[in-house]
Amino acid sequence: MPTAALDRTLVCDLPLFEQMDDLAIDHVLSQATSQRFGMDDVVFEQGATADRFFILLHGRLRVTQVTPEGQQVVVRIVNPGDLFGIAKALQRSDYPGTATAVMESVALVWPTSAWSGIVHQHPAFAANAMQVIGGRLQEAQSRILEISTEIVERRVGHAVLRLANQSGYPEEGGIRIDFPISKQDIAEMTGTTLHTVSRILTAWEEAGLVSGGRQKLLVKNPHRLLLIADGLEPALAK
Amino acid sequence: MPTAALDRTLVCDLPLFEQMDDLAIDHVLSQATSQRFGMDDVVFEQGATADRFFILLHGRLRVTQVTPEGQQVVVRIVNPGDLFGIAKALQRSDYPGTATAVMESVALVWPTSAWSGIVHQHPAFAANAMQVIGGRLQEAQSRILEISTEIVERRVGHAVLRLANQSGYPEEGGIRIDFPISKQDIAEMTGTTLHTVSRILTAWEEAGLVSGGRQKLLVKNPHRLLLIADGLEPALAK
DNA sequence: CAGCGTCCTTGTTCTCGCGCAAAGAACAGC
DNA sequence: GCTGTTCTTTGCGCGAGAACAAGGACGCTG
Repeated sequence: MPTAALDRTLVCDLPLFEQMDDLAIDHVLSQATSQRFGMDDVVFEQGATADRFFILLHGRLRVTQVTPEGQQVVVRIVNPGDLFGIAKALQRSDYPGTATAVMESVALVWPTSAWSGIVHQHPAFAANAMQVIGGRLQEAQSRILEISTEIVERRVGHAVLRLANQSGYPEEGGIRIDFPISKQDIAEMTGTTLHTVSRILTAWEEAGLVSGGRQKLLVKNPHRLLLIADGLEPALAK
Repeated sequence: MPTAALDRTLVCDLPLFEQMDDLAIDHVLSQATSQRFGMDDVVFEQGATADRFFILLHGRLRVTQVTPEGQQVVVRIVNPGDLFGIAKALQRSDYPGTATAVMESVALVWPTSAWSGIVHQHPAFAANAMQVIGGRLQEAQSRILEISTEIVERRVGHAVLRLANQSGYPEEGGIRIDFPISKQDIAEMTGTTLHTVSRILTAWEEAGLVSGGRQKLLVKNPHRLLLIADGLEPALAK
């Protein structure tokens, strides 16, 4: 159910549309529709033909991958303003992961077939998209560095801080991760198990660093958490 | 020592220059010089200002990152035809890693300042570069998947197979990794230790899957190695 | 408010692979 | 050929964290 017309003001502040004139933005937008996703709705599924790409306007998504053996990992969290589902730019015809809404969300949708045209007709967009993908590569590489060199507690620290930075909003007493996230999710982001994450967060909670609840997380002391994540302060767990 | 003039035939077959007309290629090339690097020469260093970017014409490079604690990991191997040192596309002003020649190498060199101009003036180049970076993101993400879900032996298997695919050439009896690579390097590619890699390769050697030597590696049975890497056949080590 | 499903905690056991140590090969230079 | 350096092999003990196991708490539904 496409909206009648998409307004340029929806997107013109996004880094993705920087340096583009109104006419160009309108042209790109004219090929899009918008779509709503409810909690737990699947936006696209791993292995399915990548026939659409998206920009998230509102809400949050979790992108996961499963191994042939059924092990799951969380690839990333999609925040408002993020481009996602761009299999075309990754040289693939299918989606490498599954995207699920973790809260009510709204996204702009393009057919994948529009990608090439947009990239070739709007060099500024291509340059911006490259920046975005580059930033993602950056992040993927620092995750590799973390997973291969750091002990679990520090990895969890980095993951929590990243969540706070990208998806947190300030609240009295700390930074609230403003969407439902389970310990299982955090485990899948850090390559460990639910059990270990639970133990670590319990230890942190006792030290007053964070405060949790069922699918809730409040970072109370990001500074000390950063020290732990960077190995400048000894681990607390067990 | 720049060569007098760079010939278009050096690069016109690279995927990076696909769909570009001769004039455009000449224009891009006119801003480049070429440079030779001897074994163990450092092309650029982690943290240094990213004032140049490169395309490797001949040879191999190893790109590494070190953590603040001095732990090292191998980010990737650069093969002929690869673009590297493009910090600009990753939204950085410094190099995130160190590139070292592992054999005699030759690269084309551009000043980083030329990047923006090239990307904006040649949409086809921008699109190709995006593909390249996308492919790299792809690879980074599958490494994350591997590191977080697979046991060491399988990770080493994947790493060796990737080397064979990207940097191997057929020889009687198997696929030769055609540059000097140490067990330490493999350990740093898979997030493990030199010792563990040595044990695993010894076990494989006894089973006739590979055949090694000082900084040498020959993959004799890629099929069975793939089965092990994919967990379809039980691990051999110890 | 009873009942059920999901998510979370906490204890115990077990194991992979890292840390440490030391000796053995291959190569480079003199 | 000798010697030093770098790369590699191999043995042993230990510890982080996974696997297994059993409850407990929260929130939704009827």
